[in-house]
Amino acid sequence: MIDERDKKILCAVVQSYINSPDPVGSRFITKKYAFSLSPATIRNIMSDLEEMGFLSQPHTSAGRVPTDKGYRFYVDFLCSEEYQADNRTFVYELTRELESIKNDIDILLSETTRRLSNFSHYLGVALSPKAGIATFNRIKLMKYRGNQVVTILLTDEGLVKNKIVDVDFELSQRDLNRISSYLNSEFYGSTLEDIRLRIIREMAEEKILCDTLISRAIRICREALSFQYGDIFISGFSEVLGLPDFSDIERIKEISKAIEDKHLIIKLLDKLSKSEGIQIIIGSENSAVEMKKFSVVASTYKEGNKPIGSVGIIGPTRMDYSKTIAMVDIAARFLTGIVSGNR
Amino acid sequence: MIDERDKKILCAVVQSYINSPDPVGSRFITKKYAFSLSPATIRNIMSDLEEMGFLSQPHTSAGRVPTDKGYRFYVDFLCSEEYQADNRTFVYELTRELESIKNDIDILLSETTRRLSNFSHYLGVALSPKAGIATFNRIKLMKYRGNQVVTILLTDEGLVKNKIVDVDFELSQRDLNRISSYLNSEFYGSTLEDIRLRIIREMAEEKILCDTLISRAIRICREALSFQYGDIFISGFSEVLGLPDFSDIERIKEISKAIEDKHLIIKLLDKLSKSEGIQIIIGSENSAVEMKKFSVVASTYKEGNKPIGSVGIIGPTRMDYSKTIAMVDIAARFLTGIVSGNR
DNA sequence: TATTAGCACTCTGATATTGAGAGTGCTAAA
DNA sequence: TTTAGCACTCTCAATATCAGAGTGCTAATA
Repeated sequence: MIDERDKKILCAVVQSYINSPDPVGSRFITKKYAFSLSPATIRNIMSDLEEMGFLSQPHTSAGRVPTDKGYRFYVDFLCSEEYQADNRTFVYELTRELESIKNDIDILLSETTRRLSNFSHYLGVALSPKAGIATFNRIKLMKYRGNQVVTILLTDEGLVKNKIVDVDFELSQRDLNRISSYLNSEFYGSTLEDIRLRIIREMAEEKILCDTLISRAIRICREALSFQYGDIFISGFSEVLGLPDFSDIERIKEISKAIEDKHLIIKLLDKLSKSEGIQIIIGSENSAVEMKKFSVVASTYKEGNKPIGSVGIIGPTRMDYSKTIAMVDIAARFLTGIVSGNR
Repeated sequence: MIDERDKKILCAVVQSYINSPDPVGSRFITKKYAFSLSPATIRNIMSDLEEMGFLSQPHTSAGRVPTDKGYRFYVDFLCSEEYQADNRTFVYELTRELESIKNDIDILLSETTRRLSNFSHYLGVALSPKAGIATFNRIKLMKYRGNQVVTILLTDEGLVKNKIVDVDFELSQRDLNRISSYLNSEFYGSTLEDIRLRIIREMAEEKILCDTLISRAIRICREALSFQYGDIFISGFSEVLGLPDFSDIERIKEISKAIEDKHLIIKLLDKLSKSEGIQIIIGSENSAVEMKKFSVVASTYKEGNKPIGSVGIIGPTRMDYSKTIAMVDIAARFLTGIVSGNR
């Protein structure tokens, strides 16, 4: 088993590797940390830790490097401790500079991720509020250029979605008003996802659609709901290029491929958002192959008590977890505050 | 002066360098192109071309590489010729797959740039319609959660912009309707830029604002107009990573820095959109330092006869100009068709 | 029994050396 | 004006060398 002393040494190794990306040797540990042990002893312990899978050697006669399991141990250990990094400037920037854009969630998120990446030097990511669980507030239809209708959909959470819909039948603004008041009374208080499902169901049971007004209402509403459900914001690519972890071209291609496929990251964040609090995934713990060399720290922001979106940081497994966790936590709380304060 | 034969050899050099990124030597030219001249003669000519600034040598005893001036000559020559690459699949993809999203200009542009980058292996870029020159069609105001107002602004061009505005005074929906009908009659047919200027002017002359209704109308309208004016779409970063031109890390940092600063590219495209037709900027011809190692091929798409946005390709100076020009042209015509057909 | 000093061994990474290959410029001949 | 011939230059890849850092093992020590 791993005893107290081993733990401390493991953490020391992880920490100094995080600090600078050179494999750490036994002598270095004795010098940097006051364990009052000789290098030889440290070597023995490190050898044990390697056997247990926490450390590995890039080659014989190099120092040790943490494995993903090693990082995992370190992070779990961290979380059981009090940590406090100095994030005052970060908090300050978020609150001072972004408070004013609270009404535009997209800009808010993109600015937040930008600051996350600026301060962390990793990728900042955020998932916009999930439209599916948003609550229908009202829909407004406006006649527009020829046979087009502009639909405007409001939710209780502050989402405003508009869509231009082509209709193949003649409709007056009065018809549209009737249609929208039908939809408003019919759907008020439902979630968009429920509405979507209900529409699909009702369209299947074609008989109901005999009533032209209702039929048209449903068709327009379906279009109005057909926007992209989860939008993702990623920023900081040029930040990660500066990291020593991305000094060779293959790694760069890897991460750019991972970013490219936004769908992948949306899915990932979405999965993480199912759980409460800060979620951490380290390297190979990722289910997607593309992400197996990166770590993800993510949390959710809420409207009231309902988690509506995610925010996080993606970086190399050799990541300053302590700082990263703190920053993601701050960002999540900040967003929650803004979004919830908007009612 | 440069005679006909020199021209042909220059073009041959540029072409084979574009074809593969090795400095091209005299022997190679004699073999690949049927000039019925010996390598020695070619050498003399190439030496002349170097003196004239069209070619350069990476080092003594390497082949020649085109300078930016060389590319420029080649491109100008190209443009005077008939060229026709096979872009049928590209055209097909654009028309078949994107016709259906004609009502959502943002998605349309992002999908178009994606395809541009897929087919060209360079960066695809597009500038969304300039809101400034768009024509005010109508504004709609809706009361929303407490003291908020949702503004929806429509333009003749199919732009729909919404904004949540905090108001610090009590307003009924009836008040809002009055305000919007005031704004609608006041601004109908003006461009958004004119409206913006007028609002600034009127707010400066405070006396006019004695009338509370008008004063509030103006304030709300100002907010409604305060969205981001030019949005840019860039895609294909992982495409360029595959190019031999970006096989070293410094080049990658350069281009990622250039992309990072979207503002820069917006300005660039905006400037290019002042002229008619396909615009080509090669390397050092760029005014911005960050872009001096890249080439830009851009055109505008129009609504009717009015250019409203830009589309283009950014890549290394060693670019397949012929193909690129054709693709940008196709994309611009395609977008023009969609946008203009929407009325 | 746990720790440590000593030492041989291993692997990396920087530096220097070499030689083939490709291409040039120049000169003199056609 | 064009071309053959040739000496010269530069790159790039392969190879050798060597200091430095770190390990593992053994035997001595507390």
